[in-house]
Order: sequence, then structure tokens, then C-alpha cells
Amino acid sequence: MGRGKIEIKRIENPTNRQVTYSKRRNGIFKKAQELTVLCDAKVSLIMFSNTGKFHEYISPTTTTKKMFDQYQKSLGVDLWSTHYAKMQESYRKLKEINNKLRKDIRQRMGEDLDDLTFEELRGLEQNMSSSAATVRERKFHVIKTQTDTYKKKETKYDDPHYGLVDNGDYQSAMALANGASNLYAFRMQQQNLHQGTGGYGSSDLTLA
Amino acid sequence: MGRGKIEIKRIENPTNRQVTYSKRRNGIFKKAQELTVLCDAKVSLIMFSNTGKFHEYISPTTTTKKMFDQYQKSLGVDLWSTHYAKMQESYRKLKEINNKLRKDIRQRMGEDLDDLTFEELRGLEQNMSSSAATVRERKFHVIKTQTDTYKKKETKYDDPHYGLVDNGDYQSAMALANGASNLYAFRMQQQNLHQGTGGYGSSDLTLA
DNA sequence: AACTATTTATAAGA
DNA sequence: TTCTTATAAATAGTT
Repeated sequence: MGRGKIEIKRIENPTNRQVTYSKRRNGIFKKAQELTVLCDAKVSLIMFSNTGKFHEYISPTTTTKKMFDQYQKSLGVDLWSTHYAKMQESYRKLKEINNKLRKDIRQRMGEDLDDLTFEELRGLEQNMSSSAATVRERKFHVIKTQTDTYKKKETKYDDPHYGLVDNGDYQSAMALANGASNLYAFRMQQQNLHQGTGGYGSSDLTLA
Repeated sequence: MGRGKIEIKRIENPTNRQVTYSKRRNGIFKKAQELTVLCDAKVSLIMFSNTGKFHEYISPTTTTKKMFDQYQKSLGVDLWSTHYAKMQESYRKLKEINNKLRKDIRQRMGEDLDDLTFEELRGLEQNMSSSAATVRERKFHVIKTQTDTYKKKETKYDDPHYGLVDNGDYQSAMALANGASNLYAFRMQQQNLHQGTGGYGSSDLTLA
């Protein structure tokens, strides 16, 4: 219906496409409005152009929300609450696992042991001891590697003081290796973890 | 556009109204489809006749739910999608914490230690050792309590065999206390944990 | 459901 | 964007 007949296929020229979109959008809105009045119907018309611009027509006798509610009723589906429920369930399960993980960690820190049977305690202790041995080995590996690097640098720069400042004191590092109380680094890690925890425990979602 | 011009007002004759509704409905659906193709747009068209009959057109490139989501986003209204997004974010954070907890446990089992500095390893080892001591103490406490109970029952029933069957063998229990390899109970716990893990890692929610 | 005279929408151009 | 206008498309009234 114009100067020439057109094929119904995507208009490649963006300007043309935009112009046509604008004209036909007005056309279809007018049709929707006429249908509403002539036939006493309810119409919801929502469109997004390919550039993401949004336009809508809604019959004056209703609202978009009502239309979608009615839409769902007609199809017998409840799109959103289904999604909601699924996500809720996943969230709940994830939290449950989370709690198990926390409990496991607490037990590995010597807390919350009252529920464990003798067998479980025995297994836990054994696992912790052998794991501690692994950590110890790794620790020695790391300090050895550090020392090697330090020695190399010391040789390279031929200035022990320079090396000391940059790489720390190997003697005192070795002294620390089996020393008393410097849990600082590790405790920081734990603390961060618990901060995260508090944040979640309290922001439990309620579903409208 | 017909044999005569009509006023845009409610058609009072129900038959006429129904016929016009049917004709114009086809017309507007065709327009919607053409707009979709020509302009690469997304269109949602939902209508209810005055008799409650439902019809819809939706662009093939989208879904009604997506359109409604986008609609709400465009208007910045909060019917439920904002809430949904919040939940999504909470879910994401919870998963993140979960991963941290897992890593912590892995490290407490002597795995995944490569990223740790010497200081962290030192702290971890120390924590694990002292925690292991706590577990060991608890273990001895439990076995002692068990033994006391056993002794009481033995006295009460005055029948050692009965007591043995019900409460286990104290001698062998004590033998096990520092014994070799019976991590069964603890490993079961870990296994369950990991099953849960797999279930969640793979069912990552994608929102349609 | 077809038909068709008319009205309406719109493609192309300005 | 908006207006113009030749032409295509939609449809009101009829059969």
C-alpha cells in the first residue's frame, strides 16, 4: 500500500527500516485502538524496535499487568512463580550445602564435635593429622624455594644488605617455620569468610 | 476502508461486532507479523474479545515472558523482576562463598596448597595441629564415656555377653583409637557433600 | 466465506 | 522528522 509493492522481508537499510518502523507502529497502534473501541475488546501491544526502543498500547479499560495475569490464566501457566519456586528451591539447597561445609570446617577447627561418634572422630583426627603433614611438607618446600631465590639474588647483586631488605631474613623465617603463634594470615582468611556468612544468613529472601 | 466509512465507536450489533473483531484481528496480526519481519522488531500482541476469547501474536524471536521482563525493565517498575534479580545476585554470592568454603576444606585436607604463602601455610599447619589435638581429646573423652556406660550396663545386667553385643568391645575400641586406617565414617560424610556439590554445579539456573 | 466498492495505510520522494 | 501522493492493502457492507 504505497508507491510500490514491497516484499515482506527485513529492510536492510537502517534509515529506511527506522522510518518504516515508525510509520507502521503508528498504523498498528491506531488499529489496536480502533479494535478496542469498535469491538469492545482488550488489547495489549508491546513492541521493541531492533534498536531496543520501547512502545506500548494498552486498552484504556485495562492495565498491562491485568492483561498478563489474564494471559497466564488463559494458558493455565504461571510463568514467574514457577521460575521463582525453582530458584527458591535451588537457593535453599545451596544454603544447606553451605551449612554442611561450614560445619565440616568447624569440626576441622576442633569445634562442634559433640555430635560425632567415636569412629567419626577417629577418622577426622587421622585425616587432619595426615593433612597437616602435607601442609607442613608444602611449607618446607615453599621456604626452601624462597631461600634458593634469596641465595641467587644475593649472589647476583653481591650485596647482602640489599638482598636482606628485599627478601626478608632467612634465619628468622626458618625460626618461624615451627614457631609459636602467628596465625594472622590464616585468621584473616577465616574472618573474611565469616563476614560473608553473616551477610547471607540475615538477608533471607521473602517472596512477594 | 470498506463500502462505507464507519465511525470509530462500539458496534452495538453483537453479530456485526463479532465479525468485525474476527476480520480486524486477522488484520492486526498480519500487521504485527509484517512489522516483526520488515523492521526486525519484537512484538507482543495479546487480545481478549468482549466475550473473553483470547488470542495472541508473539514475534518468533522472543517469548511473552521475555517481553514482559523487558517491558518492566523499560518502565523501571518492580512487579517482580527486580526481586528476581536480587535473588539471582544472592544466589551468585552464596555460590561464591560456597566455593571459598570448599577451597578452605580442600586446603585443610592438604590439597590446593600452591597459592598459599609461607605465612599462610604456617598458620594453617599450626591451626590444623592444634585442632587435631582437640579432636583427639574429644575422641578419648567419647571412648571413655562409652566405656563408663558399658561398665555400668555390665554391672546392671550382670551379664557380660549381653553387654558386649550391645555396646561393642572396649578392648578393640581402644586399640582402634590410635590405630591405622579406618576413615570410613568420615569419608562417607565427605562423599555426601561432594554428591551435593555436583548436583548444584551443573544445574546452574538460566533464566528463560 | 466470498466479493468488491471504498476507505485507509503507507512506500517513495521531497 | 513531517508532508505529499500514487498506489497497495484492508475492510464494511453485501451476497
